[in-house]
Amino acid sequence: MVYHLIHIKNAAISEADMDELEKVFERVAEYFSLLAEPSRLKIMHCLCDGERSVNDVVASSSLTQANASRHLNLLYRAGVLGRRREGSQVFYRVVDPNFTNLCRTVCVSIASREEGTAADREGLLRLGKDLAPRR
Amino acid sequence: MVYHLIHIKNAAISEADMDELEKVFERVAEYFSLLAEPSRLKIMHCLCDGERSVNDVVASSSLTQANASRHLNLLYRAGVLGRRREGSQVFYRVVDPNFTNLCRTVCVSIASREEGTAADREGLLRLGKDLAPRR
DNA sequence: CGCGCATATAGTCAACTGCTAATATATGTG
DNA sequence: CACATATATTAGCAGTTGACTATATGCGCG
Repeated sequence: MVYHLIHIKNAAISEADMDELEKVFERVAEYFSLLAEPSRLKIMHCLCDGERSVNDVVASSSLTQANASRHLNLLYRAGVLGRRREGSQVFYRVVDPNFTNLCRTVCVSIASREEGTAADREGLLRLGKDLAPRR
Repeated sequence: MVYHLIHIKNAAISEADMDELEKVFERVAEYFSLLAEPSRLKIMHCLCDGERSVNDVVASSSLTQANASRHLNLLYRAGVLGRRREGSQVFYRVVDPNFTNLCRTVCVSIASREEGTAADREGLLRLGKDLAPRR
């Protein structure tokens, strides 16, 4: 009766515990929200094999500079990305490996589902598990 | 240069491939969106150890009946939940185990982070990995 | 300092999403 | 059929979020 997503020790759930749970779910939802935007997924796609400058990201994604900057900052403040300034450039990198893994897991599962339905271009989209994010 | 979240086979990326990637990211974002709402996480919390009627969900979450119904339907149409009618009641269950796992993984990781910072009520929130969703 | 490039921020608008209240549909019962 | 219970749907509102344009800041260089 109390064994769900999150296992609660005590048999009886107090008010405080419910609040605690409520908070956890809010934080979890926020975490998933970060992944719930195509633009940010594109950014992860660019960053997950190594450090990139903002311009690199802009170049290899279809994002505006302003847009890329905003999303990069968002992910940075959320603790997903790290940041390094070098001269006039700023380099971002993934620092939360869970994030990349989550991302990859779902991307791959969706991609393979897609692959089945769409005109099958034999294995265009594949698992990229050979490359763990560099740090 | 082409090894990212999703590994693309060909060295050169065609227009079509970019579109394909774009679509995948959109679908992935949608998938994560499902998890990016506290209300839906509550529902998963109720459902992940077995089948429940709408009323059960309403009773054990703090959701309105209308609200619960809406979210349940959403998750059903998204293929995450299954549905069974029995008399006047409708029972929902999780049919996408990945979903629960994803959910649990992040919930637990966030909860344990929380646990560290908040007034530590020694292990109130724990990993619930002992119970795989029933089906 | 003044200029150019790289990045960040602000303001505005449009689209989306969730919540609520009210109502509709469905099923079971007498 | 009338009525009660269970679930679904609808319309409207409010809050949030993302994209865009323009502008600001930071840094290197002459």
